[in-house]
Amino acid sequence: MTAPMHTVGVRVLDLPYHLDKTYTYLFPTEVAETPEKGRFVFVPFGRANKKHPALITEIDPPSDYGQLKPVLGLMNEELRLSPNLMALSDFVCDRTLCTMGDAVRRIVPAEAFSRAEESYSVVEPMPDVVINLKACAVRDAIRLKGPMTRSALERAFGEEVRETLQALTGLGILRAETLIKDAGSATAAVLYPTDEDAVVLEQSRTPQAQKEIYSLVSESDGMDRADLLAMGYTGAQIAALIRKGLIREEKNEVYRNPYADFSDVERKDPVLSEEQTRAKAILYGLCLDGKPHGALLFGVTGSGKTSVVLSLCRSLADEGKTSIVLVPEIALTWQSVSAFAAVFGNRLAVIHSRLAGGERLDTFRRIRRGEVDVVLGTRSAVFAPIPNLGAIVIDEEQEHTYKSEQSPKYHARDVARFRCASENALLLLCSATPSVETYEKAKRGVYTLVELHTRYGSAKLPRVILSDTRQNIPDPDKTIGEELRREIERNLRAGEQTVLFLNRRGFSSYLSCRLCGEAVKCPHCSVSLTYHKKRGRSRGMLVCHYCGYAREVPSVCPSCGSEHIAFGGYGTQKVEAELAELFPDARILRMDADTTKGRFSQDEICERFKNREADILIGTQMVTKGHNFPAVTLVGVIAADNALFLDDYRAGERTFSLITQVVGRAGRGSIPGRAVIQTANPDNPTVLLAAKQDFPAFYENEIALRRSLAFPPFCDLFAVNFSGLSERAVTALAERFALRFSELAAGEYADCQMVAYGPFDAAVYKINEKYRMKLVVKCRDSKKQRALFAALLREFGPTVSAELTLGIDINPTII
DNA sequence: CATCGCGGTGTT
DNA sequence: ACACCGCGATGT
Repeated sequence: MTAPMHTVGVRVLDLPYHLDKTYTYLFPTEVAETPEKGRFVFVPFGRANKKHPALITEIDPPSDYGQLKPVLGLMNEELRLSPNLMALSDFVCDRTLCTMGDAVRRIVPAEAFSRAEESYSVVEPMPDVVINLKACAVRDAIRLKGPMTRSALERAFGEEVRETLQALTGLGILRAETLIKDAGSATAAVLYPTDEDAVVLEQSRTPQAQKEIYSLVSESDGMDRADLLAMGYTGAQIAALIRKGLIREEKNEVYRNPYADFSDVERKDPVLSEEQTRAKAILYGLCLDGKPHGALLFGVTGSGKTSVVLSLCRSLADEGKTSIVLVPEIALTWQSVSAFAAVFGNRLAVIHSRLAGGERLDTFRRIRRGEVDVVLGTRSAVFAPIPNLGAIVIDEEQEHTYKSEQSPKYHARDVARFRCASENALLLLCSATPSVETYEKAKRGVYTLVELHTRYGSAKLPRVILSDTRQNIPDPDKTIGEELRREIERNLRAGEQTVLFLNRRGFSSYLSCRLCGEAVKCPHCSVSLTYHKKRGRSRGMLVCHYCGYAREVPSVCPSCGSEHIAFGGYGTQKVEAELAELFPDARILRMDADTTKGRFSQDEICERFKNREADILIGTQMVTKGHNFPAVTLVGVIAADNALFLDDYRAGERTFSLITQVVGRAGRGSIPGRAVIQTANPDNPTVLLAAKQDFPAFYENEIALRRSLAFPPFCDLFAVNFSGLSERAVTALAERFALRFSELAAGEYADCQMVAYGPFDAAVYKINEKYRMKLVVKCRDSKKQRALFAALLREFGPTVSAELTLGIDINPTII
């Protein structure tokens, strides 16, 4: 008696949201004896039976579906998701309203998935049917060469061969099989000595080169073939030795790792101060009791939070536990990586979006194989499939870059909290200016609050000067006021370094007409173009910061033809130019997105500034993160209120954090620092409290405001985004959606408390020819609340397309 | 009377 | 998303 064939419940990846559910497939014994949850397979889907990757989520599920299709094949065992990671993908799907495919692809990089391809062979005996000339040619080619893959056939016969193949398969002349190709790995040829006696080499006829190669190989424990070639030896010489049986060649897998150089840096364990030791002891204690915990490491800038984190991860690693450390993208520099490499050597993995495909794949493998103790990376690293998780650390936890803007629209903090809860690990949030949500939890005792008060080397916080730009900068064309100018001058005379911060790049932020008042706009977006000066070119370009469009600077107003057009607003380039004029002898460096396009150019600029190749560093947010410049005694904030009046409830929080971080850059060495904050609102409480570095007072203000206006953490915001090429279609979709929403909100979901705003035009109405509208719903995030939006997404799913899209973002960074 | 173009439908 | 079906309009 044969056992009945198994069936499996799978989630098919790459399906649109409204189709993303569990499907049942047969699991033929040719594929494997027994199916396992968490394994990836290929399944045929849809009328065309297109091969999709899928994840097994159930074994032998109940199904009354009539004609089940069979699973085509299994992917590599190495990709299998552990129960923890399965739960993680479920969590992400549920919380962010994304598809299983979107969630799974955060955990498994695209490069790691196997590829499936059809392989065709001829059926013997051949059925007696008439076929055309082309079909004959295809069949004969396969009969001659044996089984051929679809891509090989397409190369030989062109892409149209697909129809012929389908016809031939239908007629029973060809048989199609699914071939699964696993992701490859890089190999290096390594040479080893054999046991063979090397006396033959003693013969004087043996070429000198072979003798040298043999001694090099036999003295090393494995010599890279590439190294020998680099030394000038030839492949023929190596081949000769292999032929003589004196050395043998092995292909060894090598990891593609751009950070491999760091594993050689001098190893040193972090040395902690008394206060840091105490903090670490508390945090380490939270890791040891086998229960999940959350903690906030709240320490002023320069109090050495990183040392505490390094030491904590070191101790965990000694216990066989692993850690994930998240940092904001701009803080992931050569400096910060080398600090971790000094402690963890090659047991460190680094993950960020600029890794090449092969590097990402090999990093994934190292992590899965248990070869790393610490993963350091940007927000996506929170999904690292690392075993034995002991802690997830989020540095600068208030940073908005921890919220993903693409599907799945997750917040790394929420994902980390879930992982820590289900894997009994410590969630450690670090900041000098925590988010209001986090500090509220710490005050309520949900998170253990651990504080660091002392600055490194007991440096004092800088003296802060608030400079009123309304009095100090009468000329609207200038950016540096009297007080800031005086302080910079003083610093130059004393030979000390200055850092200036402005959160806007380019030269002028717009070009506008004095007559008709119009600013020159991007033809594809509803924003003004920013003027960028080009090196070496007298006239610069107008650039769109949203879509990248660039054009020459017009000499007359494009809308009315008047010649009276002038630049307005300013960015880092203009400050740089003004500095050069004010201080002709000063050496100035600029660091912003325009000067750091290369892979390591940010590190280069930092290094040069650190080596005192410049007196002044002007830049955007990049200058505020993580770098330690001991010789900087003055920092200047060109315009503190730039972000203050944005249409966003988090504007205050961002401004406070930014000012605090910039101010913290000054006076890390022995000389006390100064900070000049230029603002048009010197009486604004946020600016005042930031100048005093009084976070608790700022928090009290802010939480009161949030409570009275019912903003997070007292509610959640669901933003529904509509976008499309046709303005009318977008409006119609938004209105139809809003109507259905209010019907459901008043009916089936009447017990959910909600307030809806909109639909209204997005702040930037058009980006890249796409019109954008929003519907914002203020409510409390709950299972039922999400079910309402999930139902709407499924209902509207079939109406969207490439030209008209719809998406939901829960607690977006910008409303 | 064949063929192009579309709206509607269903995916195990 | 994507391919399929069936329908009507067009052209021979």
